This record gives sequence, structure tokens and C-alpha cells, in this order.
Amino acid sequence: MATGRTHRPATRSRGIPEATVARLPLYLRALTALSERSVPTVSSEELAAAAGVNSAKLRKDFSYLGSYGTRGVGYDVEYLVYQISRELGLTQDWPVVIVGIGNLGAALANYGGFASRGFRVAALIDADPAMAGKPVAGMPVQHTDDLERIISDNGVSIGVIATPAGAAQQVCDRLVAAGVTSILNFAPTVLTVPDGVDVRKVDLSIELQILAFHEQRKAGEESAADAADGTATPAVAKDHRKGPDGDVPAVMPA
Amino acid sequence: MATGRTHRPATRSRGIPEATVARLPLYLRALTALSERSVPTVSSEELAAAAGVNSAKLRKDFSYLGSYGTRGVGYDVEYLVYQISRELGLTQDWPVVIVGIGNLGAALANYGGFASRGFRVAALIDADPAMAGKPVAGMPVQHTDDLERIISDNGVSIGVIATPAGAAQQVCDRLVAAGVTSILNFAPTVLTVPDGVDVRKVDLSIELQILAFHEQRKAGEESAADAADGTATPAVAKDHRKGPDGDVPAVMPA
DNA sequence: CATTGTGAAGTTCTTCACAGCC
DNA sequence: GGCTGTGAAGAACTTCACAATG
Repeated sequence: MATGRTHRPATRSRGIPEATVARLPLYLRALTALSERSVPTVSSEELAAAAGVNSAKLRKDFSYLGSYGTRGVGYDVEYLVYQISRELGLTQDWPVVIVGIGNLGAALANYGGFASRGFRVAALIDADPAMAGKPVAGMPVQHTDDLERIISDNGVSIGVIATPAGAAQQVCDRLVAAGVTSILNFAPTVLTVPDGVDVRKVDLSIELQILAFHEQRKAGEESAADAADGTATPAVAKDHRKGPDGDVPAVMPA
Repeated sequence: MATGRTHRPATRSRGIPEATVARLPLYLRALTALSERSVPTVSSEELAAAAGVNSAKLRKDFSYLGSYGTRGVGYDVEYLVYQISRELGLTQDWPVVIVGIGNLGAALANYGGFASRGFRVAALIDADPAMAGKPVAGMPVQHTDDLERIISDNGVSIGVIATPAGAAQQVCDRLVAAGVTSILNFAPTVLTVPDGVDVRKVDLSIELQILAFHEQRKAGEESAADAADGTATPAVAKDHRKGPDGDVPAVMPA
């Protein structure tokens, strides 16, 4: 399955676990906040709390990057910010295109979090001719016809798909053919891509469905046996919000 | 510090693995598409392809729900749709509130994927007095002052936070105090909640950072494979994304 | 006999617990 | 003394492979 892999001596990192990679941005965000407050060093315990993970996990994660801490002291904030940024490839500029400028696409275009992390929105692309030229987030929307040229001219390797589900695969194919090798997909559909292309997906309704599952679990402990029943009994499950809050008070943020 | 311990793995006897729960919405989406095409039955192989997972995993996932298939034949589409919907708690109506009606909040309010999955946007809430009364997605924005009443009146147990990072924790505390027990957080900050409250997180810039990491890795290995010869033939690709997916694209460890 | 359902093996991730160092 | 770094144990998840079965 793994295509012929060659050594990549550029970075010393020998395979950082995917789970760790997924947390690095979290650490980076917490560290950036500390940096802005001019905090010079931080312990794994403090940083872990700020990032919402446990300290053993954080230390283990950092151990994959190298030994960047000082025993008895902690980690140098600035130094860590730099190391993690470098590891994530954020020391360079990544031009991205957003395809599909509907409500979500426009919101993404306006989202400040991209620019502040080394991502530059190079172009906004939409299939609707009526959108062409219209300014969104201070930049004119361009037509899909020019997709290939835009990708090429700007050296874009990361594309964001915010089109309706029906158009996503087609857009994806064109992005990939034009040279894009990483895609962030907001369309609620499974994208098929060639080897070597990374796809991450964000599905808003899926997140809610997962919450609903757990919510349902909380709602009642009474019905014990309603599982592998087999009988398709049209559930009459009625929405029954839990009692008038008689529970835990909000946690006090430090 | 954050909550000392935020356990959730209280997986009782009949607990469905979290990784499986995260995939159920994916299966449901694929099944719904088949259902609309009036396909009566589907094999694990076919359904797995449509959902972007491998068939062994899918069968294993379904085995946690019960024995809903027929050996030699496959799964009854309608029946599975019902069973998964029930398992996810989608046979009931879930009123949700969206707090923070900026670009993203408005996009979420307009997102059709919620309604079609049993989620009903019960109210839009914003702290800006200028927004109050303004219609967004055909419904008037209400002021934060009324948050508690809105939650209570509508029996809301799921809240979506789309405010700036600085306001998120405060909004979260109020939602929780008012009775919300599941939160979908779009603000780029770690939320601290009492035990019993679920938080899922979607962070757009984190997703891009993870892509950037892999993108950086690719730089160096010449992709002799898919030269863009115009044939955007998506070979049977693998959506080799890793991670807790359901859980990690943007999942909060809690 | 095609396909499910599932023990068992394999892999990845998390947590523990403590040696090692400042 | 305080805190990092990490081997090892443990838990969760994935994949294999094949018996079971309609």
C-alpha cells in the first residue's frame, strides 16, 4: 500500500504519529497566546492544561520532535513556537484557493484565522457567472473557467472545497489535475483522489450527529434493552428535555 | 487548570466504540443516497466504498449495532437507515441554538444539512444589539440577554458556538448553566466544561495546518506518477486520512 | 457460494511511572 | 526539588481470515 518511500533527510523527524501531528496546532495556539503575554517558559503541566490535553501526552508528543525542554524548568515558549511552526511547515507561506463562494465559502474567505497562520487566500472561485468580479472579503470572485490558470499562476497546492455536494468531486478532480495535492473538503460527500493527495474533511452535520448520539445516551438510563431487538418498532421517542437544570453549576474559569 | 479529569470512556457493557459512532453518520449519508435511488440492498463492500472506508471495518462497526445483515445477500438499505438513525438519536427532533451570528454563524444558520438530519435551528443569538431583530436565514437574531430564556423555552440541549474566541468560554458557561449539555465549538479556543457536558470542536485553521504538515512532507519527492496529462482519472483512491476522524478533524479531546 | 459476523492478530495511541537531569 | 523524557504497560482501534449461514 505504501508507495515506494524514500528517505527524507530534510527534516530529522522520523515519522511523527498522525495523532501527534493533529495536536501540534493546538499546542501552537496555546504557545502563541503565552508568547503574546511574554511568558518566557512553561511546564508541560501548564501547557497541557491550556491546550486541553494531559501532560504525559504532551511530553510524549514533544519527544517526537526532539528534546526541546529543560528538566526542572520547562519549555522555552519562543523556541517551541518556532520549532512547532517549522515542523508544521508554517514558516513558509501557503497560498490556498477557496472554491464555492456561498455562505460558507464567504465565511471562510473572511475568516481571519487563516492569514494569521501562514495561509494566504490566493483566490476565490465560483461557478456562478453572476458572482464573477463580485468582491468578497476584499477580493474579486473569479470564475471556475480560470481554475487551472489560477492554481498554476499562484503555485497553489492547497484547495478548500465549499461547493454543494454535487459539484465537489468534479471540482476536486480539476484541482488535483491542476496540481493541488491537499484538499480541505466541506462538502458532505466522499472525495476520491489519487494516491499522494491528502484530503481532510469537515462535515458540520456529522459533528452534530455525534453530539446527538451522546445526548441521547444522557437522556435516559431507563430503557435498558432496546438494542439488538430486530423488530423495527417505529420509535415514538419524544423529545424530553432533561429536568429544569438541577445540576452542576458552570465551571469557574480561572 | 482545566477540569482535572474529564472522563467519558465510561463505556458500559453495551457501549459502541467512539470511533464507530463517528462513522455512523458517514454510513447513514451513503445509505440515504442509496435509499433515494431506491436501491433495496447493499453489500458491505459496496457500502464501504460509498462511505470511504474498508469493508471489514464497516462490518465490524455494524456488528456493534446488532446483526442487521443477511449472509450471502447484504444489508437492507431502509432497515439500516432506520437502525442507524435510531442509534444516533435522529428519530427525534433536536432543537439547537447558534450563538454568534457573524459570517460563520450566518453560514451555519443557512446550512441546509442540519434540518435534513433532524436538527432544527431554534434560535440565533448574538451579543451585538445592532443585530437584534435582523433576519438571518429567515429568522430574527435575538440578543444574548435572552439566552437563558431561549434555551429553556425551547428545551435546547445542543448549542453551537460561533463567537470570537474571547467570548466563547463565557457563552459556553451560560449555555451550560441554562441546561445545554452538548456543544459544538467553532471558536479557536479550548472550552472548559463540567463533567457530563460534551464538547466537539471544529477548527478550520487547525485542519489547514495539518494539511500543511503533510504538504511539506511531499515537497521533495517528485511525483512522477500523476502527471497532469489531462486525464484526471481518479484511480481507486484511498482516503487515507487518519486520525480520530470523526474525532479529529476537529475533535476536542475533552 | 456470496457475504456476513467475529475471534484473533496486528497496529496505533494513551497513560503510567520513574529514571535522569537541571 | 521540580520537571522532562521515555520504556513499558495498557487501551483502543483496525485488519485479517475464516467459520457460519441464508
